[in-house]
Amino acid sequence: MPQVAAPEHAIALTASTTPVRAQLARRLRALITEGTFKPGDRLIERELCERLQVSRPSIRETLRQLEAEGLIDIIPNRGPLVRMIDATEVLELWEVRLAMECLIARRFALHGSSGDADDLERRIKALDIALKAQERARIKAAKNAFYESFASGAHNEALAAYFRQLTVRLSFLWTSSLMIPGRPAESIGEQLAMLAAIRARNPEAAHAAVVLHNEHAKAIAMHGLRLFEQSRRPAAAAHQ
Amino acid sequence: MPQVAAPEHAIALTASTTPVRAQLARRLRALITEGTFKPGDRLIERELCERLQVSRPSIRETLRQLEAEGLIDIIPNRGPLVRMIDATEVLELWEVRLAMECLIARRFALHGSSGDADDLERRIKALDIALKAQERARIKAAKNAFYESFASGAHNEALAAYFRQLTVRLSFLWTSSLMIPGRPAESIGEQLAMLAAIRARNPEAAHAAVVLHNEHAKAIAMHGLRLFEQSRRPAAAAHQ
DNA sequence: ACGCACTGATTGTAAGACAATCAGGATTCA
DNA sequence: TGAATCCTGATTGTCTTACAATCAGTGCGT
Repeated sequence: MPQVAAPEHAIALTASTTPVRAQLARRLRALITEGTFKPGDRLIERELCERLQVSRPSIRETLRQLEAEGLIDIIPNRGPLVRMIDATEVLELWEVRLAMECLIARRFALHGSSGDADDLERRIKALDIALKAQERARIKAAKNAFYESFASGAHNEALAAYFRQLTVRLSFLWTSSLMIPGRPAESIGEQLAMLAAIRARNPEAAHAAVVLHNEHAKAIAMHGLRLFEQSRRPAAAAHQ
Repeated sequence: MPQVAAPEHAIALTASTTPVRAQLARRLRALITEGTFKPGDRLIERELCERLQVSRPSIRETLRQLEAEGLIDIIPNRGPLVRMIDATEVLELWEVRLAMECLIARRFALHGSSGDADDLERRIKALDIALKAQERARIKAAKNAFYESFASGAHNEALAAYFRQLTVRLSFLWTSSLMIPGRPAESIGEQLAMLAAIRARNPEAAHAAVVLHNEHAKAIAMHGLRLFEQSRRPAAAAHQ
């Protein structure tokens, strides 16, 4: 699934001209993950045409793609809407994502180069700085960069693609929940512990570090989910 | 990803009329997994229009979907072709799929009902019969039914969807390699062992059973891959 | 107050059109 | 003869237009 969050490094080597629909997919994905389009919002084709200045066929092709990626639902004769995910499904997706993270950590410890580990360390430190700066946009960017490094260190492109997709599908959790004061330092510490396990080429320890870190991250994510649902309920009621 | 191999049981409860493109997606998926369209084959839009009697927009929308599912590649200005997967990528996908199988087995042991286990047992026995009958079509159907039961017993729809998708992406491995004589009985035995672990509500044992079974299945799959590549190389050479 | 037809909005699907691009063959020049 | 170049056909990328089918909500009548 190379079209999911196409790595920004891999610039036009093969594709001389980027198809419109590829850019479209990126933009729509961004609009959803940034929270401009929230879960439950309808995406009306004509409105998207006007807003994004492309024709309906292009929009429709892109929508099929986003549907297959799990970002939107398309109800027959009703149209597309940003996928609404309840607590149950969040837990489901989270569990799958955790399994991927564990596999990545193992593979990183086994097959990652020391250069990969250096990259990861740089990204962790950058994330630390961003967290301390308390800027939403920078935190998000740093987090994505970290995930990208993490996933690529496993040297399994298919795994990285699925991991990216799951991260995108769950990204709405972080748009509402802002950072919790004491938490960041602790979180960075956990990630450094994982890095140490990777450097020691100890897959079991890396796996364990991921699981441990996940316990905490999950609690925060669920808190974010509650925040999100609270903020959504009255709005939905008022909407009707 | 509800559109991936939509379960045949879940019949039109919500959707009164099935969109053309949904049927199209099923048919194209079938044509690829059945081996009618082989990896590397170009899928020319106009030919598909004539062959399947639908318009170009419908075809194109469906192709975007299949691309997102990882079944085809779309090269800009060149068009879609059935995804070609080399040995490296097969191993990558296989590893991801194995991780999912393990997670399914664990969850099945923890959260599966005894009815789920009964279903699974029925499917294993049906597969056994099909294998002994040596009919390709029946084996394939029985295998898919088994996977469906297996995945649904985990009670995690997202996990099941990803598992299905990976199974489809790797399905070409089984089209060339026919069943190996002595193997089936052994394979069924391994699956019954996993079932026993599930019934005993022992996730670790179920996990281990999956890993064990995988060692054998993987060897066969790699054999199938070699067969496939051999059968493909001269054809590709003759084609040029 | 309840049911029912109607209307407006939106999607589903098709057909036609044309520019852009690629692959491979024909042509030309050395 | 060989190689580079040009050209042409095939195919995709994108847009426009069109119309039928369907859904949701409105307003009417009872």
